[in-house]
Amino acid sequence: MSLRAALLALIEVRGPSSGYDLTKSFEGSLAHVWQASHSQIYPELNRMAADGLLKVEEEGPRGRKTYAITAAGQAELHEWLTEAKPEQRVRDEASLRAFLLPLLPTQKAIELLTEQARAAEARKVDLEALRRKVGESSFGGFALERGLRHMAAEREWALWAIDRLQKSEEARTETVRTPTGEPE
Amino acid sequence: MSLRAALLALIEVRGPSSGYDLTKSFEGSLAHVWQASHSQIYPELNRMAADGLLKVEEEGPRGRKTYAITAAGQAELHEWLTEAKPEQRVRDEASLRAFLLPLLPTQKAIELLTEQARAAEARKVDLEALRRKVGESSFGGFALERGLRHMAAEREWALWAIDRLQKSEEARTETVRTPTGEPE
DNA sequence: AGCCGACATGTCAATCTCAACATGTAAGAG
DNA sequence: CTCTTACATGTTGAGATTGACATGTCGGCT
Repeated sequence: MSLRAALLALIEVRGPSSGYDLTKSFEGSLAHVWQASHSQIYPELNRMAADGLLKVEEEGPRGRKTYAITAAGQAELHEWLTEAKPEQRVRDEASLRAFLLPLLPTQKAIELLTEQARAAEARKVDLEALRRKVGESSFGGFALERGLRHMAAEREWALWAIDRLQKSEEARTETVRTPTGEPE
Repeated sequence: MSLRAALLALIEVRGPSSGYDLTKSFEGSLAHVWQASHSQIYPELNRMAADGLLKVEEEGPRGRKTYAITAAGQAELHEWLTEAKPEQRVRDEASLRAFLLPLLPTQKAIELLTEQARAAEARKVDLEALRRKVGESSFGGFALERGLRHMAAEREWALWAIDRLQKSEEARTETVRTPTGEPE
C-alpha cells in the first residue's frame, strides 16, 4: 500500500508524470525514506490506472505515458494520509543486530559499534549537507529533520553501548587480577 | 538472510529448539525488532537443515523436531554477525509519512503528529516497563536501550514539527490580519 | 552513417512475508 | 468420556521487492 501512496503523492505534488519521471523521483531525496525501482513502478502504475486511481493523460514520444491523478486517486491518498493506521512494527536489520550484539566477544562488538557510530555520523553529515543544499523548508524537510534526529540517537546509542562494554570488560579484567577483596 | 541469522542466533543461545519454541521466541521481546510467524519459520528450518546449517537432533512426541546448530551453522552465524555489511536502506512507513506530511493541511498534520508523539511516548513507557521486568543487562538489553533512544528521538521530532507548524500557522494568520506593515 | 547516452517501458524468476487453511496429538478439567 | 487448551507442524495463495533480461527511440557527436 505504501508504494501506491507514494506514487499518488508524487503525482499530486509534481502534476502529471510518467513512470520514468517517478522512477527518477525515487532516486532523489525520496530514496532516503522509500525505495522502488522501475520494475516495480511500471506495473503498479498500470494497476492503479486499472483501478481508476490514475488515468493516462497523454502518450508522448518513445512510448512515454503521462499519468494524472483522478478524483478517486486523490480520495485514496487522503484516506491513506489521514485514516490508515500506520504500521507500528519495526523490521530493521540494525535493530536485529543490536539485539544479537551480546553474541559477540566484547572486543569485536566494540569494533562494530565504533564503525556504526562512524556510519551514523557520516549519514548525519550527508543529511546536513542535503539540507543546506535544498534549503530549510523544502518538501521533504520534516523527514530530513527526522532522519537527522534518528541518526543522532543511533550514534549516541552506539557510543553508550561502547562505553558500557568497556566498563564491563574493565570490571572483568579487574576481577581476574584481584579475584576477591581489595587490591594489594 | 536476516531470518536465518535470527534463527541461528536463537538456537545458539537457547540450545537445541523446535520450530514451536522458536515461534514462541519470536513472540517475545524479539518481536520488538523482528517478526516471523510459524508459516515462515517451519519451511526455513527445513531449508536450513537441508543446507547443513542445522540438524534434527531429536524427534519427540506430537511430531516435535528439535533442531541443533551445526559447525557450518555457527560459521554462517559468525560470518553474518561480523562480516556481512548491514543493510543501510530504510524502508519505513513512518519515514514515508514524515516525508509526505506537507501534503496535509496544517491542522490535520498537527493532529497526526500529536497522536504520533503520544504513541512514541507510550511505546517508550512500555519499553521502560519491560526493562524493569527483565533487568538491566538481559540478553536484548542493547536493543532495548536503542529502541528507547529512537522512541525519544521520534517523540522530540514530532513535538518540534508541531511547534514549527504552529509557528508558521501563526505567521500566516498574522499576515492575513495585517497584510502589510505594522499592526494598527 | 554509426555510435552512445539518456529516455522510456516493459517482463520474469527468485525471495520474503503474511494470512488463511489444514491437520493432528497430549494433558487436564469437568 | 468429552471438551478445551496448548503443543506441534505443515501448505498455499497473494502481495511486495529485487535484479536481470529485453526492447526500442531520440538527439547529438564524430
